[in-house]
Amino acid sequence: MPELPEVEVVRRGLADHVAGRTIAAAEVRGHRVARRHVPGAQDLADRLRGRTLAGAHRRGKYLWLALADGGVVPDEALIVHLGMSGQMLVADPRTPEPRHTHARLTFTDGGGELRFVDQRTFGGFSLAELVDGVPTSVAHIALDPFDPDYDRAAVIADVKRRRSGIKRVLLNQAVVSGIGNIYADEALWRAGIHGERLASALTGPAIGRLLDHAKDVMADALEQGGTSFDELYVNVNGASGYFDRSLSAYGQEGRACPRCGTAMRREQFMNRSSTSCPRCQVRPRGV
DNA sequence: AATCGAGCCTGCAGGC
DNA sequence: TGCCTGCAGGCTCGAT
Repeated sequence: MPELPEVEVVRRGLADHVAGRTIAAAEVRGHRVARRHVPGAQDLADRLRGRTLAGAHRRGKYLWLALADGGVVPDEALIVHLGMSGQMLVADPRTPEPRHTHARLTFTDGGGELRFVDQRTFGGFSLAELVDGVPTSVAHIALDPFDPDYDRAAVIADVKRRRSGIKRVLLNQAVVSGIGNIYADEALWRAGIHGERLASALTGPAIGRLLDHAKDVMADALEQGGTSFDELYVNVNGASGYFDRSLSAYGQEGRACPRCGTAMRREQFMNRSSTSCPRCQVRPRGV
């Protein structure tokens, strides 16, 4: 699901509603949700109990809650990945639990509990040590374009050495993080580049413009609370964003290109759909 | 070393 | 009304 803007919406909700609170009890159900935590779900739950959530952080699509004991500087984090369908919901403990609730955290203040709901279970929880404020298991993820230390020139250089289609490179979270299928299609449309163009064959300035479009479209989406076509993509209160109304390419097969009026086409590419304008985004020859 | 594709899940829409 | 296929905001892993 959720790409950077949607994950950021969730992060802000967590910062507002759970930061500073202390976990009274944690319940982590089933193996899959904790599959990245080798000692298992029960061990993960046990390690969360009594800890204070010091803050909510994000890099790309990875979210983490820093864990502290009293006033000590946090040295560990609960990492949350939403996968394709994960939700973090703050809810009144008396309200009925949604289907596919895989984890629950209750707090010592007795207020709203935190629920992890995930229909497809591609998401999950794990624990990791914090080093310089970043969990060790997130360290291999590239900085996203909103990170103060994001190095645009370095990312351009990295993209340029990749001998693979530019869309695949945009989706590679080790090159630049946060971009998923929606915002890749939108950025490519804005830049007028077909996703199967070889990354290494693009000029540096063209790559720079494409990355800037990716950042801009994600910023636009964030202003509107993210993109949601259904109730799978919601903030911690269950509310949807409405950037879906502003999409130019993603999911727009058959509609007129907003720039030139040509009917948008859909192609299968890397096992997923890509929608683009046949006129503004010319498919490379020989691919 | 990189790059590619299949596989992991559940639910929904559309075609027959 | 089924039943079947295809598809969905992501990532990981094994084979080349």
